[in-house]
Amino acid sequence: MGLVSKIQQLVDLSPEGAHWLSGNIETFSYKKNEKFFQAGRVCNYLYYIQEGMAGGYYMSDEQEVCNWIATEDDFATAYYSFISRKPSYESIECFEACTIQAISHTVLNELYLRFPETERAGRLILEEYYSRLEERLLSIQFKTAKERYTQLCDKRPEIIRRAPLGRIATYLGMKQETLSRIRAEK
Amino acid sequence: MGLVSKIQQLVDLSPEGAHWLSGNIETFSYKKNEKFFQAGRVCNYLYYIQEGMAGGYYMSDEQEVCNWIATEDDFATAYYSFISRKPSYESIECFEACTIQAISHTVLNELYLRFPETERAGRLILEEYYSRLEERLLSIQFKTAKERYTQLCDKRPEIIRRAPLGRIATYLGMKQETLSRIRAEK
DNA sequence: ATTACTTTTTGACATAAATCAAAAAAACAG
DNA sequence: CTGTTTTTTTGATTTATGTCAAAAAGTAAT
Repeated sequence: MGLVSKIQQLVDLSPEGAHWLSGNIETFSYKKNEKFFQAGRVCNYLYYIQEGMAGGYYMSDEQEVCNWIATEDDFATAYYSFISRKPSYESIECFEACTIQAISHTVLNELYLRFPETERAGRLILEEYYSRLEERLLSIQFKTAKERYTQLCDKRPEIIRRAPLGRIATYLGMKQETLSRIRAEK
Repeated sequence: MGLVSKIQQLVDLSPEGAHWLSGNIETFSYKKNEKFFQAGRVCNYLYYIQEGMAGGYYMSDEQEVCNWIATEDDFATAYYSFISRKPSYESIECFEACTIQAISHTVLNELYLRFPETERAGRLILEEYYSRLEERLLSIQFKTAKERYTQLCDKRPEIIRRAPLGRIATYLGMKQETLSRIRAEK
């Protein structure tokens, strides 16, 4: 699986377009715990995880809060910064060694110009992020900590298996101690 | 102030474009407590409040939760449904008698075709919604109920003055009783 | 294998806000 | 204006989760 196929899932992309895009993809490798994007900058790449797991986090009251976790075949970008061209408040860190494919903002715009049928991609990705953010808000507002953990176990067990518990806790909107207690009950 | 000026604040709109748009705006009047959009449908209009106050709300665990409040010169749309073309989970209700201007999804798309320089409008509005949603999540997650109320008083005093307290409470992510107690302290 | 450091778990206690119930005030209808 | 309904406030109690502290387990470095 790769970034080209991922984009093909979103929009029609001709063989010619796929070929053009392939030639413009950059590939990076990162070690566990490496941060490949730092808050405060504008995010210039649409990152995609080919191998590994990564998470986005921001600082709040001097603690790191994980706000998304991505694994193979997911986008892994400070997306709002990417599209708005504003400095990002979030950083991205690898929870495991990662192989990342990326296309730059410039390349993506050129893709849109050369192959206009792809222009919806940006909007569709933003919709996905919006939808996820909304779900997160509802979850944190109306579900108990235990319900949130259970839901994550059901929907994304690979996160429970592979991500650090401290990250999972803040991702779920709870403290580490609370997560520990919930896990002790199962 | 009107919908045309509002859009002009977002994107360049030529006099010709402004004129074309003006001719395609629909105007509606609603009474206090009237719901001009119901959850379950796809939202086909970009609504704009010329006069009055309205809020969007959704049902959660059999209670109505207000998730945005708009007043004069604000958009007042189930926006995610508007752009994604998916049925909306939220309804829109007038807290006061309202005068609403609206353009349909079809008209907006035609605007983009006729005046391509306006095409960013949809994305910019979505970014604004995204940004607000994110702020809301951070606020509910990390601020106390009192802090949230105080911030609303500072930033949008017209809401405190004009919206029903029950709506303000759920908008701020707290129960009515809690809001009452906070207010009693000031 | 040992030591140092980090992460997770556990125990005790505190607290912000919810829940339940009802009183008081405000709004609405005739 | 009166009676009814709705909204807001108030009082008492409960609860989910945070906070503080330390023990236990896991990881990394040598």
